[in-house]
Amino acid sequence: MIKLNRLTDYAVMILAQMGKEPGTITKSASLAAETGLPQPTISKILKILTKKNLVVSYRGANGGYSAAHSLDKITVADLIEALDGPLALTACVEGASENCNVEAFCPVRGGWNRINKVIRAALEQVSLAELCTPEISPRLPNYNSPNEIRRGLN
Amino acid sequence: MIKLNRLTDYAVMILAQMGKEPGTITKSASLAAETGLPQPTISKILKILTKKNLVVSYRGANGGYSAAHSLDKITVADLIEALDGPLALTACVEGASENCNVEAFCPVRGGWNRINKVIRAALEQVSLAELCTPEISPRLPNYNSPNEIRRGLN
DNA sequence: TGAAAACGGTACTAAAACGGTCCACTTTAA
DNA sequence: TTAAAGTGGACCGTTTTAGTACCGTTTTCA
Repeated sequence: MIKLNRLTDYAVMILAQMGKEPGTITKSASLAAETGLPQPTISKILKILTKKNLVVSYRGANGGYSAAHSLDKITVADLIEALDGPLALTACVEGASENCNVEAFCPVRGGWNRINKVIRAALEQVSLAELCTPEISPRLPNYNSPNEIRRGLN
Repeated sequence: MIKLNRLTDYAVMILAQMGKEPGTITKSASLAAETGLPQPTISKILKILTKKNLVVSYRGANGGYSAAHSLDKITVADLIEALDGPLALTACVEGASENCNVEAFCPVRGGWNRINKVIRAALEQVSLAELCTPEISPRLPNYNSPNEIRRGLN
């Protein structure tokens, strides 16, 4: 199983929640209550999303967060890059820092780049809005969290 | 960075090496020497690949392994599934074992399935043979192993 | 103007995953 | 029958990750 950061999944929940009322400011405590996730974790994620300009933060009393863009402007690629780092499966990325200690033997070289481009293209085509539309698979009582999925299948 | 199992990357090297001489039987010790990877690790990977029918094993003296198919018949998806488990980024896989403890709040539900399908399709279109053709990015002296890439970028 | 509410940053801890190794067993060729 | 090779499983140290805690900074409002 290719593991997505668990926080990335949480971020989808958070942004989806914030996207319900565009323009309003939501406190992290409210988001914790609404999503059922622990508040410190919510804060941590929101800090990251703020740095990546996916949410806007307001400090001070009555502060909070709001989504920086509408959900159809945010792509899954944006989210994954924000929380998982550069969007690449592995290997042979341009501009990498070190050389390979088995380079003489490895026949692969730049090959993964093609794969990464395809995957990136795929993820850039899916917006958060699309990801969150329940109409397409409306099985309300059976959402499984990524971690439980992983435990079950891996 | 979405992390691919390091063993998956090794497996590419191993299969590429075996693919050079189709039909011949290669000992794991030879593969270790040829790839520069530690022999126990090679063995571990080959055991897994055998179970997944990507290589054929021959036991006993003069035993060894050979590729079960030519490299253009093995897809990257096959490899990743063999070594990383089910090919899915996260969440909402059909037939998962447990229910989500925050299902009532989560707006995502089946959405990831669409993404997984796209990614799977992308990976199924790339064969090992394609992955290993150096002509496309012929920069021999600069292959970077996935782990070094990860350390550098993540 | 000061107290409270909220975000911001850093550092730490516990748990899980992962890579890697080892060993006892089985199979087969010579 | 012996040596060479794969098979299966357990084991352990390291790394990564999630989650927590603490304290600083900013802003609001009484």
